[in-house]
Amino acid sequence: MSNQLPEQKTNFSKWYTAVVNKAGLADYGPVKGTMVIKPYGFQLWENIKDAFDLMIKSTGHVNAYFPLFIPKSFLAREAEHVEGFAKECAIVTHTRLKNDKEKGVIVDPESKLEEEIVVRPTSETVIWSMYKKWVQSYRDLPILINQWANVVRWEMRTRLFLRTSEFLWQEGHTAHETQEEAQDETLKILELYRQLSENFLAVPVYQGVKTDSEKFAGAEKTYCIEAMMKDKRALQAGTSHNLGQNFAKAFDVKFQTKDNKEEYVWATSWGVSTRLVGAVILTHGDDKGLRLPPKIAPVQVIIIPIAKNEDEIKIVKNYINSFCKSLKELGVRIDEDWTNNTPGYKFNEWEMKGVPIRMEVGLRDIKNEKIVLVRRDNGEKIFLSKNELVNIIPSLLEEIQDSLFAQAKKFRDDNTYLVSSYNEFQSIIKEGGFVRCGWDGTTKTEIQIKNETKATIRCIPFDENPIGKHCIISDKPAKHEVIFAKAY
RNA sequence: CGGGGUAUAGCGUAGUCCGGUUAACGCGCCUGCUUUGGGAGCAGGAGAUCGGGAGUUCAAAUCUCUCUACCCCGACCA
Repeated sequence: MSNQLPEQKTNFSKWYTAVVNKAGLADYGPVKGTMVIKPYGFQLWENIKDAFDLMIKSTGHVNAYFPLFIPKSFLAREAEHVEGFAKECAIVTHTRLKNDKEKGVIVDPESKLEEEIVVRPTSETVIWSMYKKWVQSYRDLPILINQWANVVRWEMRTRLFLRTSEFLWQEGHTAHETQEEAQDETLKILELYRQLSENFLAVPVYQGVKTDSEKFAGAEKTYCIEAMMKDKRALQAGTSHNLGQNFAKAFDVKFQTKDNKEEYVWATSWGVSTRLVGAVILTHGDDKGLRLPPKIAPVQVIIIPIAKNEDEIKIVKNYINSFCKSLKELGVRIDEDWTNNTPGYKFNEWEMKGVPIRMEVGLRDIKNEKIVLVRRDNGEKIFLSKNELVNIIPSLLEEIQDSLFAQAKKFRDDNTYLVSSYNEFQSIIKEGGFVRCGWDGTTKTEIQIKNETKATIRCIPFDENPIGKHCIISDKPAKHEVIFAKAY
């Protein structure tokens, strides 16, 4: 009983920390704010990564790798950009250690660098310094490069997967001939993010544009997908930026057009991070632990053998072997738990780990040529005969995938409110949830609402309908309909 | 960066006020036997320079000073 989780409803943040730990996803690293992603958590990330990698490759993108280290001066090239990251950079100032008789190992002051090096908080600057070399004519465009990498943003308050000082992500950096092309790319990627989130993570999202005060430093427009977590707070799950010509101008990247004119290149950048793992946990988890969508679950089916002695173990093993291989051939990720723990212990353990289907196999089932399955998404017990397995398991996995999405979507929709009075706005934000309402489009009201309620504009959704609406706080005619929420 | 707190075995704690045997307990871990359809039982065992340093004392986990690290709460953030 000592292994139980804190109750989700009353103690959400403790629940989160405990489930990450007990499910074996991650651990704290020795430097504050760093995270060790353990094998089970990393497999989950890899499955997400592989799914997205396939998507971008099938849309003509290629992977490359750019350096971790950036000359300090690069960041300063783009004024907004440097301002956005100035407060959270790790900086390399020296290159050597030496032994000191009194203090032990110290930084060798002799090794101080002429120009300090910044550990990348994002790679626009290094990448555009290279694009300058690579681009001369329109024939060199477009460049559709992505990289899978780690980045560092020094953070005060951190939480595993959601906010750590170092995290893993992909960052796409594209260069185009025209503004339209860059805009198309920005939106194309946003759509891929929606597909990744909804079809693989089973996390429903709103797509929209960030307001000026929430957009990426250095971007013309930032588009995003926003999801609702189980505590009714918003999580930004991915961003896609139209960078205009800002970085091309900062790094002087020009090309010759077909009619022999010189023009600056148009750019985009876009990223999703290991934060997506956090989104999965916070969207689907319950009081028993994780609930993983089958498409990204490291283990889709866990077999719990039930046997009292050596003889029974042999019989059960044979029985499992008689069907296990054919399931694996179908591509089902199936695993068996032969540890010496009791069945009850294993049930709880694998529920904690969020495995979509549990299979119980004991003498009782063997006698009847039956199998017992238990669904993690709703706890339903299913009895079926052995020869049905190959047909049922794949479709059951799909059903669980859909069910998790449907549950999450219902939860989000039930907690999204169309609101027209500020009083109502305040009470909903206090209770938690998304508020859709009119906004007059000024930064002033946006900030005022943030100060008074802690809610921020998550996005201006694509399906907004501002006509006839009034600003929730100034009562002026609404310029946009927006989604407000407290955010991670 | 401001306010508050904590530091004792892998984890969670007791002991500290009022100094005095071999530093205790739960979980976990190791060995063996018995178990196994919702977190098994018994027996044995390993594991701690009590955060670091200095001081007071016959004697320090306990008192004093100091350093360090971490946690919680307020301003920034994928």
